[in-house]
Amino acid sequence: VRTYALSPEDAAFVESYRPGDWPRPALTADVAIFTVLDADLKVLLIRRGQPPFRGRLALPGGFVQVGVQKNDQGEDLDDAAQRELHEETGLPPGSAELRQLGAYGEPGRDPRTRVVTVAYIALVPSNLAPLVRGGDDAAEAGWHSVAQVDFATLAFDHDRILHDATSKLRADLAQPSTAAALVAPTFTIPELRAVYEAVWQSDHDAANFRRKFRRWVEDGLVERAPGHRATARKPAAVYRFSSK
Amino acid sequence: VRTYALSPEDAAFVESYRPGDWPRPALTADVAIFTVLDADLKVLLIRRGQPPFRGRLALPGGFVQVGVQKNDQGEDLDDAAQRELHEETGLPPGSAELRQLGAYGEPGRDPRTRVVTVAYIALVPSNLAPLVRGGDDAAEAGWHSVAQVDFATLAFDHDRILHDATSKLRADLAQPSTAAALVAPTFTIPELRAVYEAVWQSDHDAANFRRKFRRWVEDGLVERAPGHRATARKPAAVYRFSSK
DNA sequence: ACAAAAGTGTTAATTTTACACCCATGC
DNA sequence: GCATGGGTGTAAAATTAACACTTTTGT
Repeated sequence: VRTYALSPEDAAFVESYRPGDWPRPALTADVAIFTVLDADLKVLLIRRGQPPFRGRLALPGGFVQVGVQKNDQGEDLDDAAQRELHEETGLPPGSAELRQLGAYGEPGRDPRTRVVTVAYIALVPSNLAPLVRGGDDAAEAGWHSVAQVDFATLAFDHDRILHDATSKLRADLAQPSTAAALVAPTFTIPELRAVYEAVWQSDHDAANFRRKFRRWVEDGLVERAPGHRATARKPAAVYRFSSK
Repeated sequence: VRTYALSPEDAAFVESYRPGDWPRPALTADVAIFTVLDADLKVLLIRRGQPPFRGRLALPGGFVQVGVQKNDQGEDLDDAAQRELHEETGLPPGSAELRQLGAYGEPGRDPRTRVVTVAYIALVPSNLAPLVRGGDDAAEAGWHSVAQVDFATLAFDHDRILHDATSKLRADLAQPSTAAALVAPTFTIPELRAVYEAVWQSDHDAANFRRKFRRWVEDGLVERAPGHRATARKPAAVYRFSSK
């Protein structure tokens, strides 16, 4: 909660201020929760149990707790998104990275009343993806392959939000830190490459990817971790992102 | 205004829906209006005439017109920003490009009540910058060199918003379309380079910039315009961005 | 031994970066 | 003519891209 050193004039003004009764919008936080599972980019969608759009798939989201008093103005947007993420996945807070996507406030986007939604992107590390449960509320939540989602049938304007979210995710992946948020704490080079291929939906030359990765190691961005992976034919070396 | 083909169930539900009285936040649109003037990146700031933060500099902004009825939900966020831009600069609508920056809703960021601000970036072409008037409301508006703004004294959390806006502007400049929005309709290569140097606050090698520019011409992104510029010692060739 | 995936090497094409230098014009 | 800034040329370094090849393991 931000506080200011108010001038005496401002303090008096704020004290005497009474919220006017201009119409105000409802405020929600929706989250596009991504992960990479089975070398495929997935997004968590819920099936709506209540109208409007009952039965349709939608991004998880909910109302932001708002207070209008000076001293208790309610919950931060980021916290609301974090809460939504926790409620829908059961993952402990802090286990996924959240980034704001933007605000969606077009009139009519919710048929009931004016709603402004602040959309977020959440990145769930691959190793935690299988742990997500159905979600607290009755609505069933599950991973859906982004490539196979029928955008036209999503509730509200979630087609646009999901489209924007995947675009931003792809762009953000240019930063290694984005990939870091999607892989397990320790990973092999081929596993990391699979993240890129899943998000970009295109193959990456293994040798060239390796070269890029080598630079990250030289820059101290990533480092060897002990052990080898047991699964593959030839065991791959294990790495982890350095703790900055 | 977006409309949906609602199912009968949804239509009935929406009809019977009455807005609950959970607390709702106030909603504003603030705009970081940028231009390049005298080879320097400028931002339009107003001096607040009313508390809170009377006398402090702030980004122009105002309340978004909100309706809570089903059929009249009020004004789009983009339109509110456009309106604010027009009111503060006097420029005809459409003469500057608007891009959403993001939502700012931290509790306490406005000492009066909970306010969610959707921040925008506006790009004013260099040739129009000298035309902006003081602004409609009494508050005086004027161009300020971004490099010389004292962020610590800005009103509200506008220090953070302006910081984020300049960061995004710099990143967006990687796209030629961003530079296109900041230069006059016709321009010389050195003039365009000045835009980059102003935004990045660093010199660009003229020869290398020229080479990059040459590629844009080959890609049909930009084309020769008739005439030469009369000002400089040696008259520079004039170009314009192709109309896509 | 052999298939499959990890890992290495080589080379061309392209882009980036850093300079040296020529050229046209207003004064 | 000459200073100034527009415009051209060159070359090393770094990155990107494509592809052939070797190595190591479980079965």
